[in-house]
Amino acid sequence: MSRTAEFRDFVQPTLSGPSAELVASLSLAIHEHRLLPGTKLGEDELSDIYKVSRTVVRTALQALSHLQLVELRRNRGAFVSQPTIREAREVFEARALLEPRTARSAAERMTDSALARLENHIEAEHVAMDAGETGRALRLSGHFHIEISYIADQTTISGFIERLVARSSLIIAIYWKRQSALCDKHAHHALVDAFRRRDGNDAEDLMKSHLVDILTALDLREVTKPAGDLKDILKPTDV
Amino acid sequence: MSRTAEFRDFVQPTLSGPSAELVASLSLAIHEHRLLPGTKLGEDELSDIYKVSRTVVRTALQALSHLQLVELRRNRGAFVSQPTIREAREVFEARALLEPRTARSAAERMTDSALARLENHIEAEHVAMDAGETGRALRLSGHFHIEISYIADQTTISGFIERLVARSSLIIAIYWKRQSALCDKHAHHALVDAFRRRDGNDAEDLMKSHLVDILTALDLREVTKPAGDLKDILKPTDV
DNA sequence: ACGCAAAAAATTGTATACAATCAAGCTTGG
DNA sequence: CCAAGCTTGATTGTATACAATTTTTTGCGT
Repeated sequence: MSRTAEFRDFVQPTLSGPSAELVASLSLAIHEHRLLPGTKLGEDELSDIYKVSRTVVRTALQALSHLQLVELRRNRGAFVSQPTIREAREVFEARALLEPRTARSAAERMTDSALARLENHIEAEHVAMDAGETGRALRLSGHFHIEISYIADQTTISGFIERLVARSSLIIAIYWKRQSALCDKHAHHALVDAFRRRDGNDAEDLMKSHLVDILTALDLREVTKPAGDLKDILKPTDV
Repeated sequence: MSRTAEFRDFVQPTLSGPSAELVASLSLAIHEHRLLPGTKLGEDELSDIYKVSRTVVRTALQALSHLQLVELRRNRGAFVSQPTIREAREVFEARALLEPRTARSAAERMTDSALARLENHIEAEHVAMDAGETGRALRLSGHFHIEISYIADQTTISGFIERLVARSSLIIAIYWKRQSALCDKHAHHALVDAFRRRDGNDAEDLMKSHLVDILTALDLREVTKPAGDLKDILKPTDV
């Protein structure tokens, strides 16, 4: 199974055909932080790389823009989205609203096979991490949350969480503090433990604090913009 | 201001240009129940009606499919979405998760001007209702919820609520019980009252029960499908 | 050298032509 | 008469050509 195919698991695939492949491939690259926020996605460029016409490239870029992974600027082109600090906070507020309750639902509906899937998922995270594939590890880490929402069996909410996790990946790419440990692996383990015990209360609480932990690991302080003119700041006297 | 322009108020317009007009026009028609679930939206047809090329029609239809107002079937065409009973339940579960808390936020952040806007909005609902424009009234009624989310000032969540309200409109088109009174106008008034008092607790509770009321006014009973073969059911003996 | 303006190049937006696919009706054999 | 298969028409999917816009380059004047 190709890694692109591996990734093509949206709640409801809006597209099919060649453009869907493109969406999957670009999504994967963005989630793994190979494509960074702000990167321009030129139509001819993608057209050359993937050997498809601009028509399907445009279809794919529009799909990505609806997922908010890509921003389209009219007559300017497509760019990997750069969520602002405000948007970052909003994304995690939304996640705080949706995911804890979803985790509770998942715990209540947990089956043995679903539990096994989650455990395999965590194992895959570790493997990727140990192999130094941080991009892949990061993507799997986000996907863990999506898997949980699948178990809760609320397609609509899963769709929202998918979007939020996707944007979170962009947010992490921009605002992650380098000093903070790259994801506590305990958190996901603790969640799986709660799931194993079918303990909805615990799952809800754990998810809640897990999200807070992620948010805390972000540096969302407003940057004081270089006010005024650079000439005033970089005076000749400094030389 | 044209009614089309009036409607073009998404949280974040993904498109601009001619296709955005189309999206707005079709969305409006769907929200006002002039276009009903299941209706086929042929590309040439729309192309003729709006005097634009199929390219922009396709762009618009793709946008609508991402909003889940339209379903694209490969090589078959675009159809106004027909949410299943299950999807209907999910939509209202999601709304129950998001909107009460959002109403609370709105109450806490309420300003005089925002309050005035909501009051005008309700007034417009009444005018439309009295004029017998039930489609328009229905759309305004849904938009009331969106306006509240704007006041809560959480763009991301507003985007979700927009989607949920849009799908709710489809759900109402399919599953509304004819016998139930067309929307209790009290509910929105009561909410505005709570907002006027800046009473977050009341707003949250009122929204919660308002959503339950709407759900209750739907007929979501499973239809027992005509099991087996028609030949067994329509025997010659019946003739 | 620097700044502004005009021209050229590159890029995106739209229209259209052609290919692929599907639906319906017709033909043919049983 | 009915069913299966083919043929035809209509519709969607894709590629490409052209138009509009933006960005870069170039050149001139100060």
